[in-house]
Amino acid sequence: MAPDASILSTLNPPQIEAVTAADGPVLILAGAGSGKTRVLVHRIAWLIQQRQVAPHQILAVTFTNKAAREMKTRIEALLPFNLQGMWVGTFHGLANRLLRTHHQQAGLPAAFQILDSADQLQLLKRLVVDLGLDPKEWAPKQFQWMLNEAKEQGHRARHVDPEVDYLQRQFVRVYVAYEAACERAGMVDFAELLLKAHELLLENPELLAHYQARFQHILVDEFQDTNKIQYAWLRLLAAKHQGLFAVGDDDQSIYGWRGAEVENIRSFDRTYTEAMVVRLEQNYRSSGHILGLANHLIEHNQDRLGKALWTDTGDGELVTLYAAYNEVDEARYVLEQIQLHYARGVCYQDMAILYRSNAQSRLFEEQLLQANIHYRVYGGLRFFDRKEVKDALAYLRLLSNPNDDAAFERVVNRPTRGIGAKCLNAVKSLANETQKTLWAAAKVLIGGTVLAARSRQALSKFLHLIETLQQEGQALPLPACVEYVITQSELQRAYDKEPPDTAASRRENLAELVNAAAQVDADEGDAMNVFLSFTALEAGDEDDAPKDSVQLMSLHSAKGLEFPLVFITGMEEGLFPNNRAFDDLAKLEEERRLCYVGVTRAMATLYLTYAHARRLYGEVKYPQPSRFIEEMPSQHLQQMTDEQIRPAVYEDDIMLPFELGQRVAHATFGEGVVLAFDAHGQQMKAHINFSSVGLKWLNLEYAKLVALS
DNA sequence: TGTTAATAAATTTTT
DNA sequence: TTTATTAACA
Repeated sequence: MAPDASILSTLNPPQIEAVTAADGPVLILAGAGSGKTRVLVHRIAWLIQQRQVAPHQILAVTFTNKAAREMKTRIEALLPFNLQGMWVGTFHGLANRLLRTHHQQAGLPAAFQILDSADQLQLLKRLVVDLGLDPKEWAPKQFQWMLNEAKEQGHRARHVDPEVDYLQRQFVRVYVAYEAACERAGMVDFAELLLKAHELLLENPELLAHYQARFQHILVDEFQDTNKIQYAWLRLLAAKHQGLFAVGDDDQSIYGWRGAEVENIRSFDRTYTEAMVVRLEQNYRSSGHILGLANHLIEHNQDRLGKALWTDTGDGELVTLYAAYNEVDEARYVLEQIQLHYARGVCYQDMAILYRSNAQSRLFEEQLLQANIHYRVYGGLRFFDRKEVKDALAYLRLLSNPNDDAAFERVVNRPTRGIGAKCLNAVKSLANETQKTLWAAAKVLIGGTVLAARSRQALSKFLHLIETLQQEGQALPLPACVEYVITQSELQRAYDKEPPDTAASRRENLAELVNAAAQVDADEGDAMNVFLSFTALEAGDEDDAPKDSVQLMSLHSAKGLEFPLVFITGMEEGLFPNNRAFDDLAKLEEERRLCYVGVTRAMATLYLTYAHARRLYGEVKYPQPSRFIEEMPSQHLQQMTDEQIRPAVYEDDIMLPFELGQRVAHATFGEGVVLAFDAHGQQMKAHINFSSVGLKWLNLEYAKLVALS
């Protein structure tokens, strides 16, 4: 057997074309379930084995740590080589690596800390107040959003035009103050990692030349999700060899709202005119009906590169559509079907309930709980985001870098040690006045007389504690140091006031943190900094007892996963597509892609459900079925009309005076069509589209409507 | 300084 | 309706 046979023998013709493509720019349009990871992994194996490319000449980039890990393991399984020098990681992980290695050229301290979104928001809150802005009027959230968007676009504060409007002017002030604070404290947020890594290469030609020469092959996963700066970084690195191998699917671009530019993938063959484009359209996941439905749905998008999935495994089952009375009935129905399929031999873990917004999970959870069925809700708190874990990490960050303001503020009075708001405000305002970090300002204050003696004492004790821990911790191996810091900080004292079970769980999580520290590879540089980066960049998934449990998650989190049985719930106008997408075609198309992603998660069985009435924010809404349902061809669908007796709609059961879609006449507005109902207590309103005046909400108590045939 | 009452906000989240 | 955040209070 030829050596390449093992690498290529399991692939279909387009996959082989992709894997064996020439060195130049390549774009692989990989439809859902078409084996894109397989192509990436085999491409790398083929490069190494057939083209004699050295592992260290390869760079492979993903978005999630999970994807990076999976790629690494699969390559290792395929090749008996030592893959040491190969760079496989997330955009953020690789940027972090570059910045740690070349921190001097990047203008960063060796122990720079990574700010997560919560730290970032906290800092912005402080800065907004410091700048004399009322956080009520100038929401720090808003600035956070603007800040990250600007950075994703590659814009520094100096690139933002303050003259656009008043908000923009304030934003520039905040941005400038934020950048200064981060620089003083040696803190870098997620977007900053990418932006700085890009600038590092741009501003250091010899460094750039080095990496450009080194990385002959750059492979990118989920290319449709790259933002401007990520793509710029890739193009820059690939400028010499042009060995860009991008894999993605424009139809699965669902993160436009986070800065992802679908345009990157859409215009790839215009950016690189010599690029080779390969389409992977054979699907190995779903049955024919599911794929047919998905294909027709996505056809309704104007803006796409175009692709049609097919399978040779047959039609399979029809997709079931269920119209529920209300959201309770919807959950009840889903549970019923789950039990039915379980009885037929489908494991719970092979079933997924998908929804547009996380709040929808509650009803399903209640049903499953009642039925005593295990379930797992995705998208909860990351392990490293837990309060107690973040507290402990803040201490560690302070040891590594006392100037880390975010960490300082978090733990200066946790557990309480008599450093109240007044004392802390004094530190903050001095820091603000003198443009120093909180640590430096605190140092000054304990030597002066501004503070009351008691506060000065308390603050001084805290600074001493950190310094002592710093010195003594240095002598210890990392896990022992973490443990030492946890005990010496007396953090548990703060938790012991909480209910006993939470206190106990916090204790366990802190023990788990020590465990996590023990896993760190100490040989790559400073163990503490490696660990701290890790906790910022990795989710720290808790793979708790893998019980057989039903999977609950948002449609977004479902991307990349597959399940034999899938429920897509809440298929209603306003919910899915979300009402905020109504007036924007681009957003609406992204919603449709999200639906496409959901549909293509299903392997054998797919249910779509919607409710005629839904309680949302305490109000009962009467939404229309999602337009996406109408866009699905009926030959793939079966309507499920459950004739059993069902629970009453709601206690305050409301009779609808008209059918939806009923033509009605109004004395002044003329003729129109009833589109929706909305009830506020006893008052019922109807949304009517009049041919003369357009859309109107009318209160049925007063409006005299006459039904027309 | 910790608890309570009022008030506002409520897509989606790979890092 | 639920949830989080903030202001007022004992």
